[in-house]
Amino acid sequence: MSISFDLINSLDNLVYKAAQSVDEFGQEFDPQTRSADERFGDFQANGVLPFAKKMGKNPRELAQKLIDALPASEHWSVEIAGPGFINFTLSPEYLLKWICTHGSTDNLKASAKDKENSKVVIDYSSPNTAKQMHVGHIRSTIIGESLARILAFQGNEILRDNHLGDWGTQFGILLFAIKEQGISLDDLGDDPIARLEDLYRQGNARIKEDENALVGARQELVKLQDGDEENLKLWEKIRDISISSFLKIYDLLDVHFDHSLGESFYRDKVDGIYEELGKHKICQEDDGALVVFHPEHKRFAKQPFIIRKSDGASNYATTDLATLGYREKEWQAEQIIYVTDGRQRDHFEQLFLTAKKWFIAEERKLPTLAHVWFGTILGDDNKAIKTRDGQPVKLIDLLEEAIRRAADMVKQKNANLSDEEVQRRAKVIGLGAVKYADLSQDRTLDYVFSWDKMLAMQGNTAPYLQYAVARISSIFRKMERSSDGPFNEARPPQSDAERKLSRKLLFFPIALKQATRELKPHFLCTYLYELATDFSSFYNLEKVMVDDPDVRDLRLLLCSSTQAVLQTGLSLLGIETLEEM
RNA sequence: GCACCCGUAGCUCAAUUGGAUAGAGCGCCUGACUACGGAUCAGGAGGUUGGGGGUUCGACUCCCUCCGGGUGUGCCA
Repeated sequence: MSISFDLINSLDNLVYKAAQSVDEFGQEFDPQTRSADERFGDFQANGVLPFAKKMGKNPRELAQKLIDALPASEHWSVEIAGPGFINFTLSPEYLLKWICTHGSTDNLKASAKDKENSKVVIDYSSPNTAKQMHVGHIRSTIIGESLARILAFQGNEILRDNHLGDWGTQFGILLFAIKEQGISLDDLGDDPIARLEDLYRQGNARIKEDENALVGARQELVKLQDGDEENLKLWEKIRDISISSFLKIYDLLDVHFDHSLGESFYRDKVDGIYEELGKHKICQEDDGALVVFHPEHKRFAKQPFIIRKSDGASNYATTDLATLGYREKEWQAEQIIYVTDGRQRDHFEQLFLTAKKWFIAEERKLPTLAHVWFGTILGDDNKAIKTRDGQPVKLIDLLEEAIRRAADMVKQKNANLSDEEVQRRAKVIGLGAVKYADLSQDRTLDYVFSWDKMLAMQGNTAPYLQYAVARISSIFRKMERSSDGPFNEARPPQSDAERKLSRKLLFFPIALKQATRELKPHFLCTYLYELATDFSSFYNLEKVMVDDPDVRDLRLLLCSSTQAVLQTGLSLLGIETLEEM
């Protein structure tokens, strides 16, 4: 028989099917199959308990009838426990078979492919031009990239789109400051983006104290939006400078976009939005602005979604609608995922409600929309992060510090490495640590920024996982064997450590599925950490390089498969691994 | 005011969406290389899951209430 990749799914089907052959069960019965605590078995079906309650039957008797109806299997044993749990314990032979069938890099990839894949746009990172990326941008960038990889891994077609904030009011202020100070954009020194940000800050301070400056800034913005040649040229230059500073960071993070269509790209598409929403009476004039109310919603009946300001200008609600329309029309997106700060939840809820009405009216098929939001990074004062001088910590500084600290560590462990090799390893380790620190906790939670937390290399961290991978590589190197096998002599797992590790390997599909369903990479992190922990225990307890060929092959197989799962899982988080570290 | 998010060990976080005795890391204490990498492993101490009530076979999880923190709430994104 074939060995299912996702055992929860196949056991669940099996139990359901068995239940249908027993009189007491109906179609609405849900087996609720889960992975089980080691003490009770490998998987458990909990569904009999609530079902028995509903039917007024004795749960243990029902459970007994259900397992009597299950087809006999040599692959697992079944028993009833507690008030009516049904526990499955897999045979060692079956564990071995699963690992042989699915537990290599290529097989994991092939097994994870889902037939029902779709075309997904992921909208993430999205920094504003004319400003530097700061630590606040790390979450969208890293979470978005990980989700892109997780979904692509399962066969979805992914379009990564960086929705740059390149057409806001900030340009009026910046252009005004540039002109007032007579700055040349060709001569901004060795850190042009920092200089631009300074100019913006100065301009911002000016308009607050000087009415004439405010008027000037507005005029520059209007000129830009009217297509003034000089301002457009300056704007383009600012955009180029900004993007090249972003690219430096994206290269470090190994994040690459298919598109970077910012707000400016949609500036000539907003009129169509007014027209169509107006035609279908979805929007209305209110206090001079064009707004959308949602009477069916308890809050948005009164709280407007403003799509055109009273001065006639569009805003991000307008461009977001135009963007959504474009992605469906031009790209045939079936799903769109927005990765932004949780403070924008109202905005996206209103956007989705509005889009739904718009698409229905236009008889278009609305893509599945998801707002993947995350918590704020806080400073010591529990407010959104700022440094001492009031500016956020620059993202590039964080990344470079991570690499520097990792380099110290690498040098300390390996005295005779070339600088290039130290640097190569330090990038993988340091950047892995930073990414993992963010991805490993539930994205909806705020967290207080801490250098030590972001750069930790012990315990539940990327370096711990990378270390397990490196130790496995070391074993194969020393034995002069390939991690691809073959491991033909392998006997089924016997010892506690062998069994525990084997069983954990089988849970990879569960973690993957959960991370996908909730669009939360931390489920994958938790799993990988547990796998690495089980491996480390196994490694300390059981010697791999033994003479007995069937024992040796099994342990090598476990090493190989653990490495495959760790590398695969880490790659889905955007984290690389090393042969030696 | 209204809406939403959060409160779990000294600190930072998990908990398979209602499942069995709430688990990790850091820190602290005690141990482990004549061994495949000590960025490791084994063990210990540490909990009224903010308080109180309710729902049921079962609650960190759902409902009510109170306390505390945060965010959003008409022309920024």
